[in-house]
Amino acid sequence: MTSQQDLLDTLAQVARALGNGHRLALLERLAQAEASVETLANTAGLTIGNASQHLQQLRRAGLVTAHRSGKQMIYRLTDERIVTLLGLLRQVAETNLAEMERLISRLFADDDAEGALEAVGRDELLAGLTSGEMALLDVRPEEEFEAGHLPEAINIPLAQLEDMLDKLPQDREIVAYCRGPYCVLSHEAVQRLRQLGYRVRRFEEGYPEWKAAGLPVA
Amino acid sequence: MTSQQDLLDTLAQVARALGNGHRLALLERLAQAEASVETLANTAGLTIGNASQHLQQLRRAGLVTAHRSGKQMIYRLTDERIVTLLGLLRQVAETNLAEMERLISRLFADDDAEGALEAVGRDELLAGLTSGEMALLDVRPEEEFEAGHLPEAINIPLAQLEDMLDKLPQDREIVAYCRGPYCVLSHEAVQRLRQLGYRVRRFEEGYPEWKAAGLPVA
DNA sequence: CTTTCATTCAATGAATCACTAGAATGATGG
DNA sequence: CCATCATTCTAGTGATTCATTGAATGAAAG
Repeated sequence: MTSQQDLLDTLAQVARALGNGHRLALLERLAQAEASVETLANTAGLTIGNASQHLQQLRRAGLVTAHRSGKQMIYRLTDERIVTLLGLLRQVAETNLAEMERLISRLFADDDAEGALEAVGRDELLAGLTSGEMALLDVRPEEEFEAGHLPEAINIPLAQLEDMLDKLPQDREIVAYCRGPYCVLSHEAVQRLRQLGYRVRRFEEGYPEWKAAGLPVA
Repeated sequence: MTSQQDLLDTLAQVARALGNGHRLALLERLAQAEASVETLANTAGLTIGNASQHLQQLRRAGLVTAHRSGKQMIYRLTDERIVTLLGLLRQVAETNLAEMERLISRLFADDDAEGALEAVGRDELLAGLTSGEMALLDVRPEEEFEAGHLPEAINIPLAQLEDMLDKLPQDREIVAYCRGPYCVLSHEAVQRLRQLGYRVRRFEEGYPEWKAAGLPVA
């Protein structure tokens, strides 16, 4: 009798590990590539000590593992399915919480001001790539790009966008992507490129979702 | 910049709603059928007041909705995908947390003592049903059976098992199922029926998983 | 062996959560 | 209108979570 509740309690511990915005940010970053505590702390905007504690909570919940490399501790996701889990959580939240729509529309407010461009869906992107009408732009930091990216994608980290315009093809529509649906990098890139006259849209997902769907990565 | 973190914080609120064993028990019960606060409190082993508060937390997270029916408040899941979400959480926990295996093996300890019968998987069950070699036994309370069950299943609530043995077919292997992988009802039923000489095994999932997989229900 | 660097551990206070018990609400039936 | 029933709200408690600080650990480099 009671062991059934013990199982649910243990399951609840895992869910509770997901119940903090900073830890979700750490997981989103880890979905791109394994990383050290310092790197993770920086991308999540946390102090090192604080990041370390959150990571340990994730480790206790079985969501990440750690191994030493010299002086650094390298963390990574234990399981590919965690990306799927987070995606499903996102879907459930988006369809059932009004608050989510409000926040999302705020994130997209800038885009709308520019002329209401719909993001590119996965199927449309696949079609555009095979027909040669679209070219992929990865605006994540080089480190994350190196660890894995969509096939044929060009990497221009957002900070160097204006310096590397010559790498962009002129004859195709550009589709920019980054870490995932809530990552602002590709939004920013699309805005800046459109002001420069480029024909460019955003991919509505990111690298982790692409990979978790079993699509080919480089 | 900050609105990205707001989104993750909101997502974390939903995850936190899942981060309590009692609330998971309530959700598991709601995955069977909608129910009143009192019913939910009873199956989850909570006081009415406490159950009410947990349900309201689930409602704030967008996981359940409530409507009045006479004096009663009837709660139900907002979204079919919540079952999938919980299933995925379970899978991730099972493969990455040693603690889970320990608890599961304890839940199965009685079965093993009986002669180590493997539970029936979904594919095997489908094959057994179409070939007519298996018959389905639903051991959940009548109320949950009425709200939906696997096709062709016979309902004998666990409490009345010995009184209704005549309803069981003798010529086929019996496959018992209940609420889900952690539900003890079908374990108990299998044990008792085997002592009576029946050829019977447990279905490794439950009604909600079957339905969420898009398989036909009655 | 000492220093340095990356990370973890331990202790604190503020905030939030879980449970209880009892009062308050809202629909129903006399 | 009054009484009843199901549920929710309120307040108070003890436990847990979170961020911060500074000390402690462990590997590497001089």
